[in-house]
Amino acid sequence: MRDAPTILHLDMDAFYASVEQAAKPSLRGRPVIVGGLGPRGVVATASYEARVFGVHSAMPMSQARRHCPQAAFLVPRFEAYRQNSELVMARLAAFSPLVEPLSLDEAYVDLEAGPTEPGARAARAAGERLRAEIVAATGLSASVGLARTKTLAKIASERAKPDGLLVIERHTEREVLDALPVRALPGVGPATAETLRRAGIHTVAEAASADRRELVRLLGSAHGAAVHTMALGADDRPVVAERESKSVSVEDTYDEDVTERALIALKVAELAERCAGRLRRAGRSARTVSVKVRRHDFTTLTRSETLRGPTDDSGVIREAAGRLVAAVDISEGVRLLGVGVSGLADFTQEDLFAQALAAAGPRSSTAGDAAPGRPAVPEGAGAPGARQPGASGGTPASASPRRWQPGADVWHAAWGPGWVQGSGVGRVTVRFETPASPPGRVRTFAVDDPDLTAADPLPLLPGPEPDGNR
DNA sequence: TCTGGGGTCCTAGGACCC
DNA sequence: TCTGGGGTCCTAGGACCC
Repeated sequence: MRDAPTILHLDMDAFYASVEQAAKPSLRGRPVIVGGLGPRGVVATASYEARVFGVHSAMPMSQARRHCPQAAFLVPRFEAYRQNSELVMARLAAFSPLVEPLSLDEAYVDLEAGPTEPGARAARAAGERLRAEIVAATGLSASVGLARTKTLAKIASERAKPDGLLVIERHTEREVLDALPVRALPGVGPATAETLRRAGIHTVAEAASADRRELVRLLGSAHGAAVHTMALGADDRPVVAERESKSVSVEDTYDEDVTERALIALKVAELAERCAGRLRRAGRSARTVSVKVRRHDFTTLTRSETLRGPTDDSGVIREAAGRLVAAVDISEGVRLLGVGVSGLADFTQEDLFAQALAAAGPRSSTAGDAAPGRPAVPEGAGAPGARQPGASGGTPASASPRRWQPGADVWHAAWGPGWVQGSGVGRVTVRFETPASPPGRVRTFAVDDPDLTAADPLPLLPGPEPDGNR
């Protein structure tokens, strides 16, 4: 293990909510809550102003409204978050080729693989410079943790929040770890914490001095060993760049339980279509199809089926998903349906056929042996050339007419760029402001006003590259 | 108005194979 | 004529993370 605190963990502060406040000047300094706005929505991110009122991630939105009715409640704008995430990740790349993104707003960086001088002082300086560069590129604040291990770097960034930097040096590691509750270790959630509590283990110090075999007995071999290792501060997992995704899934929770068989079948087909579309756009194919069903009482079950060979064909995935859902008891209705694929590959069953065909000259190859039986693809579905990357195929965006969702970007022919503040009874109110403008004025329109259209997110700061669309 | 959506990793049992 | 014994694949479920 390394001696200097050169693993950096970056964590953007209240990322979604901060992007919204940067994009919408009237919301700066005010509580902002981003999440699902339907009857079954939950909070994705609450701004620090909203957290004061006890609002936090994963809280049901109904509860958040009771805690903080004065907040701005906004639907997530993932396109805007992605854009700003890319700006952040681009800054990280300048510090090291070894960057491991964990989500849109979080990443590990191994400074030892980059140009930073060895040692704690240089690591701290790099962290501060990174934070400054992120502000310059996006206007957003980030917190940075630096330590010798991933676990400690993550704990450090957590303690640095918001808008801070913390270095945990070798000689302070024990002191920091010992005082923490076990729950502070990444990977220790409510269930693990409860198991440990019943065994009398509450703090990281207690976990560290526990017998490793006892932890394995309590938590299973992998998790028990991992918890002990993290508690000892001895976690030696490397920073790994470019991890390929292993599954793709889509799911919908419905505002009201769906009970009709035929309607459920229709929704599953639509989810399968979306899932297959995402798979194709990623240039991948998959061998296992899964469905997820959450029933009215929140009991959740999954069913899966492994095909003979990988596919990216909507029809194949749709039919497998349909079969799987048809076999579960949904007589009392479902609140959620999902379709996913795993066992990802970079080729399809059709590719195997093509290979086998190409090899069918003098003797058959191993590729032919891999697919001896019935094709996973129905007849006529897998014509060669059926999988252009990026083929649109599905995703008709929204079948619904015009739904003005709070927070969404709009453009008005006379008033320019703005965002939806609310809508109802045939009207929509729009606030006209941009990231660079002062707080703007509100105007109300008919929901079907032809001058009002949906728009793309604006950059938070005037960027180097001109952005043609609005 | 209780409880999103997209992921990762692990476990356990049975089938199957050598 | 005595419960061997691993490995791998598949399925279902669960914990956890952001």
